[in-house]
Amino acid sequence: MAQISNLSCSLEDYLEIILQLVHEKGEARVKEIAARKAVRMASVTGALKRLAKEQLIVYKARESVTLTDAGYDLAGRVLKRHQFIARFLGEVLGVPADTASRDACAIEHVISLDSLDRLAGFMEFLKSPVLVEQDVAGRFQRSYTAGAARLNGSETGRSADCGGLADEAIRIFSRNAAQVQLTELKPGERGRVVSVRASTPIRQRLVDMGLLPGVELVMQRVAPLGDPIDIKLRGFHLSLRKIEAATIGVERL
Amino acid sequence: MAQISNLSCSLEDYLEIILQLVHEKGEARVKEIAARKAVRMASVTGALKRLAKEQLIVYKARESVTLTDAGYDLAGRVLKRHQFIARFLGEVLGVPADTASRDACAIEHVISLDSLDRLAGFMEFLKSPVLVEQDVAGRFQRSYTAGAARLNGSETGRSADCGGLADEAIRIFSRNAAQVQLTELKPGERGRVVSVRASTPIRQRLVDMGLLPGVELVMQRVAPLGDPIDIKLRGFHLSLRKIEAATIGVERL
DNA sequence: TTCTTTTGTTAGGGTGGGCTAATTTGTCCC
DNA sequence: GGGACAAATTAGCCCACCCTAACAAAAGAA
Ligand SMILES: [Mn+2]
Ligand SMILES: [Mn+2]
Ligand SMILES: [Mn+2]
Ligand SMILES: [Mn+2]
Repeated sequence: MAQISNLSCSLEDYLEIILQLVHEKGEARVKEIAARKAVRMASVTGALKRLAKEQLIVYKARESVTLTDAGYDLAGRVLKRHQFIARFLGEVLGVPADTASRDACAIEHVISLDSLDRLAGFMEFLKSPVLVEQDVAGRFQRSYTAGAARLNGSETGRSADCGGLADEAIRIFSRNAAQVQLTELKPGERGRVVSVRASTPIRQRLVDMGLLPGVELVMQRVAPLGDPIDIKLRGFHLSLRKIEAATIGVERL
Repeated sequence: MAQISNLSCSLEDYLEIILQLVHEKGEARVKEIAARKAVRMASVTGALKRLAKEQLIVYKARESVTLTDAGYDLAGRVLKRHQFIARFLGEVLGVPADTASRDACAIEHVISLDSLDRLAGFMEFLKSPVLVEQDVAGRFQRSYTAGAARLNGSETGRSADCGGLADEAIRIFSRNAAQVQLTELKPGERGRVVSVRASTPIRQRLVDMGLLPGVELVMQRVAPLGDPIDIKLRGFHLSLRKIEAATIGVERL
């Protein structure tokens, strides 16, 4: 149940998409909805039935979908939230439009009215006479990209008064994209061992078998239940139990 | 699948809770986890099994849960995101702590690293020499609450350079809490008709029966499948089809 | 009109994630 | 040791939401 309605996020998105389609093309067809939501048509049919039960759309099989008053209202609110959040991300923070929109479409369902209201107030505030002169958002974005450029140019200097926290943020916030568990490799994929986190005795055994950081390997075969796992390294084969393999961090190659 | 991991939002939250419990009490027990997540213990057991399968926790039945290295890592990242977003909402926007934390715990799973990074940069930027003097956040929050107070004092003036967008935001972003569909009333509940959105012929019939905006009514009885619905207004009974009732907006009394 | 293609629906299946009720296990006390 | 109680698990249910495969209907083309 999302903040804005009694509906799930998914259903709110369907509603939002229907509204957009009605605006853009005059009608909403199953195929189009499926395309925008990146799901199959069968999933759309199911969703439409649920929305119809809530009296938010008028749905008769094989006809194009229309919104009821209540549905139009709700869809509009979802869309407004979306657009507003995307604007904050884009105009104030300088997030690229596609990312801003994706994020907005997720956040729109879960952020409270209180936060949203204050965010709206904040954006207004940045336009107040004194601050508008300061061009807070613009200056931030310039310093942010400048900082990023400096980092990408592999300079060492990182100043605290600007953006460019990229590498710090990756370490703190993101999944460590580079490193995955050995178990995640699919047959045929190659990787380089980054870490072996097993407990000491097991670790020793693995290292003895040549499984140490830096070594390249190729995933060979995964047995039906993921156990055992067959890999090839330095030209010979090795069979590992899944629980062992999971302690091994690799970098995809 | 959340932004930060291959896990669902729910599992990320379990992980986050386990980390907090381990920090606070030295161990995480099923009962405590259930309490924090506001779910039943049976649900926790299920979640723990899924987390164990992903090698993120060590789980043996009836023993207290511990995090694996990978789990500790991921839990830490989720928590960092949570804390950071809550700080933005609280310190910059002035959202009350509990709301900020609730919102953060939802947004943490869906916001992109890019937006997060820029938000972090932005908060840093507000601390840069020139802007720190301006006290952007502080001034915003004061004007916001001042605006709200003025509105609550039922003054008419609304200035564009301050916050206090509350009523505007409610109209645009929130569900219209006051108005519900007639079908949502439970037997015994009273309501006042706010709108009748039915198509003209049906609308006419309803109005003829006395169902017009401003009229008070009491929900009497809802048949098994929600159809028909029995209401009482102006002292006599009326039976409506569900599809008709759904077009009627009422205000709960 | 009849055949083909496109569009949409139904049937059936899987996973995630919650629930209640019944049962098991561990602990503490007598 | 034998209850009593709390903590945890299992079994079994439900719903949301996605999928594929098979089928049905509508629209176009021949
Ligand atoms: Mn959305
Ligand atoms: Mn959206
Ligand atoms: Mn969360
Ligand atoms: Mn959280």
